[in-house]
Amino acid sequence: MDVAEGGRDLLFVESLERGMRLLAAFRGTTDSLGLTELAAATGLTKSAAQRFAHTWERMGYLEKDARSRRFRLGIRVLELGFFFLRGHPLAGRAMPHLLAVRERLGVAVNLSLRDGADIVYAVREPDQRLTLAEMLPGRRMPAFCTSAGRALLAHCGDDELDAVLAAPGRIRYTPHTETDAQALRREIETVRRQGFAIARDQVLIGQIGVAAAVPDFGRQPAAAVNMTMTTDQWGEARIVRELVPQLMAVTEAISRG
Amino acid sequence: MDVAEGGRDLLFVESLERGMRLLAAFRGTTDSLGLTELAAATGLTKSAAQRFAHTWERMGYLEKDARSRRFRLGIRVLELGFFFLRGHPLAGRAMPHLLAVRERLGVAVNLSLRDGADIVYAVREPDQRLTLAEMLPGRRMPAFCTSAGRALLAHCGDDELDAVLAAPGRIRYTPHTETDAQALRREIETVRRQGFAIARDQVLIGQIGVAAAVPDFGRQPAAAVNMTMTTDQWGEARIVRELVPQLMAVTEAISRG
DNA sequence: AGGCTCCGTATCGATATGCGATACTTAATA
DNA sequence: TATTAAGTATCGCATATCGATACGGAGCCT
Repeated sequence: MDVAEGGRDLLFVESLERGMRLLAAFRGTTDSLGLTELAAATGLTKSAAQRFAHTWERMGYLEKDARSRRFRLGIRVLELGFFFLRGHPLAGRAMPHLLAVRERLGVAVNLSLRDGADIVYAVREPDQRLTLAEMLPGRRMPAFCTSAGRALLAHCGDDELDAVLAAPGRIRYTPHTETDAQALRREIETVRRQGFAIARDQVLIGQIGVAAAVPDFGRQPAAAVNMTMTTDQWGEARIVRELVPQLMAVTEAISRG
Repeated sequence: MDVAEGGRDLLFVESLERGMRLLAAFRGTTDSLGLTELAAATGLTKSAAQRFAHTWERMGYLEKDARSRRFRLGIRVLELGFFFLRGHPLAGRAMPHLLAVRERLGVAVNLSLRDGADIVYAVREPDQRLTLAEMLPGRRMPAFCTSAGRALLAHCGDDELDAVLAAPGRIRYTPHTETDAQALRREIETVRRQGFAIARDQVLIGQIGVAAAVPDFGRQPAAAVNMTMTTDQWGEARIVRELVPQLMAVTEAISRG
C-alpha cells in the first residue's frame, strides 16, 4: 500500500497509536501513574489521557485504584503475549531441547528473536538465582552486545546490518561493551565464518554468552539459541570445546522440528 | 465517572476497542489470518479490518507476510506483559520462594492472579516435561475448577462469589469436573474453613492441585500459590501432611515480603 | 492456458466521533 | 480551614475515521 511520501498515511488510525502510547507509558516505571503524569509522559492532552485511560480500564488492560485514582497495567496485558508464544512455530519446538540443555550442562538457555536492532527473549530456561526480569519472556536487549543478537545479525543482509550498525547511541553496559561500528562489523564477520557468536563482559562483568542461529532452510533465521554462563567457570576455549557442539546440535534439532 | 445509563459512555474511545478486537482475533487461532478472515472474526467491516491491521503492523504488534499478505501477532505484544510482571509487587517477591519449593519438593508451583471468574498464571515453575502452554505466564483458566481459583474465591465477598457462581456455561474438562453451583459453594466454604483448597481431577484426570491465598493484611488477597502434582504419587492425605505446611509457609513468606 | 473468483488495495465524500478547552469536584497538605 | 493540585464532567467544533465501492492481482479450476 502506498504510504504517500510526506503526505499522511490514510490507513493509519491515529487514535490507536495514541491509545497505545498511553499504555506504553508504563514501560518507563514500575509505579502506578496518575492522569496528569500520563499526560506528561505521553505528550497527550489531559483530556486525551483521560479518555484513553478510561477506555483501557473498561477493557481490562489498565486497573485503577479507587482510592488513589491512579492506574496500573492490568493482568489482561499478559494475554496477547501468551498467544503469540503459544502460536510461534519455533517456541514450542525449542522448549524441550532448551530444557534438556539446561539439565545436562547447568547453564541458562534462551530462545531469542530479533526485532530490528533488538533481540527479545522468547523462551527461557534460567539457571537459578536470577531476578524475575531475567526469567521473563519479552525482555528486550540491544542485539549488538548479546551473543544471540550477533548470531542473528550475522545472517542479515548487509544493508540491514548496515542500518543497525549505523544507528547511534549504543549503550555501554560495561567498560568492555564494544560500541564501535567497525569493530562490531569485524565481530559479525567472525561470527559468519565460525557459525556461532560469543559475547564476553558485554552486558554484565563476569558474564559470557554463546549463541547460534536456528537455520531455516536458506531463509533468514528467525531465532537464535544462546547459553549464558559466568566467566569464572567458563573460558572461551572451554566453551568452544564443550558447549558449541551442543549448541549446534540443538539449533539443528530445533530447525528440523 | 458517570456512564450514563443506556446513553453511550462519552469517554470511551470506540476506535481503541475496535482496534483491540482485531488483535484479539488471534486468541482463537495459532494460524495467520487474512483481512477477510479478520473482518469475519471480529464483525468489523473489511475497511475497518484493513485500517486496523495496517496500523498494528506499522506499530509492530502485527507482522504481515509479504507473500501471503496474511497477519500474525508480532513480537512486540510480549512487551507489555513483561512490564506488567516486572512491576507486579508480588511476582518478584514470590519467585525465589517458588523456585525453592520446586527444588525441595519436586512439584510444579505457580503464582496465580484472579481476574473475575478466571485465574491467570503469573509466575510459573513447572516440573519438567510440560508443554509450552503450561509454562507460559498469561495462561487463563476458569477459577471454579482450579485450586488457586478456589483459594481466591474463598476470600471474595459473598456478592462477588455469587456473581461468579451464577455465571452459566462452566466447562466440564473431565467427568469429575464439579460444575454445580451448590456443590462449588460448599467446596468454597470448606476452603474458607481450612485455609487451603484442593482440586482433584478437575482439569485433567490424574492431576491434583493444592493452593492457598497470599494474605494481604486483611485486604482481599491479590494472588494465590498453587502446587500441581500427579494423583498416582500424591493422595490428599499426603498432600495435607507434607505439602500444605510448606504452602502456608510460602504464602506467609511472600506476604511478609 | 484462459477465465473466473476471491482476496487484498486504494480512493473518496459524509458525518459521527474523538478532539481540547474549560469549568466543576474532590482530596491532599499545611 | 485555606490553598493547591489532581481528577471528573461537559460541550461545540472540526477532522479523523467511517463504509461503500471500484480496482488490481494471485490462485484455482476446468
